[in-house]
Amino acid sequence: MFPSIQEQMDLIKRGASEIIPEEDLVKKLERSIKTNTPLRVKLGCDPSRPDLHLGHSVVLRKLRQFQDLGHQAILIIGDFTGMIGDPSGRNKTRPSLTLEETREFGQSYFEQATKILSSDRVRMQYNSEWLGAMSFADVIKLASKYTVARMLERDDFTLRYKAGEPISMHEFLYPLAQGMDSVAIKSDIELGGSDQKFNLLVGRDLQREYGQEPQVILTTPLLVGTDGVEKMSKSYDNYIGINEPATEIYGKTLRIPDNLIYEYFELASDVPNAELAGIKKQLEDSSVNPRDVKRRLARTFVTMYHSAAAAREAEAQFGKIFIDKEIPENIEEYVIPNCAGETSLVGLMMVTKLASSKSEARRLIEQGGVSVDGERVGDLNAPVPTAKQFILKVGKRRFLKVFHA
RNA sequence: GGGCAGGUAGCGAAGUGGUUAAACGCAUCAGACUGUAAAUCUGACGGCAUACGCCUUCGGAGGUUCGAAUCCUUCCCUGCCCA
Repeated sequence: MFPSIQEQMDLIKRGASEIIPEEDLVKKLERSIKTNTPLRVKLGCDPSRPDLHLGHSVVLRKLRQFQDLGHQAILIIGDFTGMIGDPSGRNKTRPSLTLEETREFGQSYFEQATKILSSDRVRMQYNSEWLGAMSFADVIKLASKYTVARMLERDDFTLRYKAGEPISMHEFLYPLAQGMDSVAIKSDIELGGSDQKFNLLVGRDLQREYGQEPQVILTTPLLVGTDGVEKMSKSYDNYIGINEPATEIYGKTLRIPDNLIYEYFELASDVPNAELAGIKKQLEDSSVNPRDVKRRLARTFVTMYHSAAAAREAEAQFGKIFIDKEIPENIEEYVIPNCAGETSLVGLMMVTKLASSKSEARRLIEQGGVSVDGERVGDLNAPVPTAKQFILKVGKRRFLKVFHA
């Protein structure tokens, strides 16, 4: 019922950055075949940022492959850590969540994840189930199993330590908590981004400490964000969300730097391996305008997360807006309340959030970034147009259809 | 507990009593050129005001001064060294 080892390994190794240790994976697969038992493949999820993007999709797609091979996917929602909140590291303002919020986000995460995962052979568990049940004595015992020196091996800690940046005590506990998740569910394999390597390895040690066979870890490369510099992340605002509207996914994809095209195909798309080589060639020998390859990438993403029809539509609309400079079909609408309300265009821009302040609105007008029905606005004091309805455009791609009540 | 060094706008980083709303770099935004790419160029980048200008900001609070990010007091936070 399971494919052969070779077949499985071929699929598993594709796009993986590290498998540690590979021999153990082979052994686990052999046993799985022999005993006809699926492997338990774990993926930990952070519920504090409930919007999944292409960066998350890389590892989720890897998990999907395990499902396709007949194995069991287990999503661990880190609600326990989410409730504590993590004020350290880069995310100084990460809020602590209430139990309700973590449940809500967990559910939302699950729904989004199943856009990529198959809905059978997947299980979701909240780690508060076992972490919340631990006493302080349990925690101390757990902490005694690891040393400070070993913790400081983690790259992130080393760097911060050397740079004289603060590291809070509880940060040392996070890898341990994550490792306990592996113990709790007796995972055979844990997946994660390559930045998770240390935490995943801790899971191996803890499983051993608790008398279990250590999990194999598999890391996937981190997807670079649309800015071409930082890893894709919501906090850098360089992401393409899988729940975003088709036109957004399409537009954002076309805005990525050219040198990211191949990587996105390789890591985030379902284009078969066989075609990847061809794409690489096209990009290298410039036989094709990179723009066209990028268009294909954009269509691929929209097809994956919406539909082929949506992809065609998004492409058509994109052409209309940016090549023919037309106005998109579906744009947000705003109705001006007929009583008082704003009488200046600047004020209107502010209430409709097209500008965050009047000064910014004025700046935008001054710099020629604002137009009404295609006519550039040159007057800082321009009143709200009297036309019953008009199109307000700010910058290259923010449109608003405004009506008078 | 003691000593030292720090906390400046989204980030990094100047500024140590008076054109300092605060240099510079990055990021961001707008415009030009493009393929809504890259590179480049121009401009903006606390708020209010058409504008003269006004108001709020340099960890928090209080004080000295005609005037403070800059001096004093106190509190909070971070790092390093010693215990």
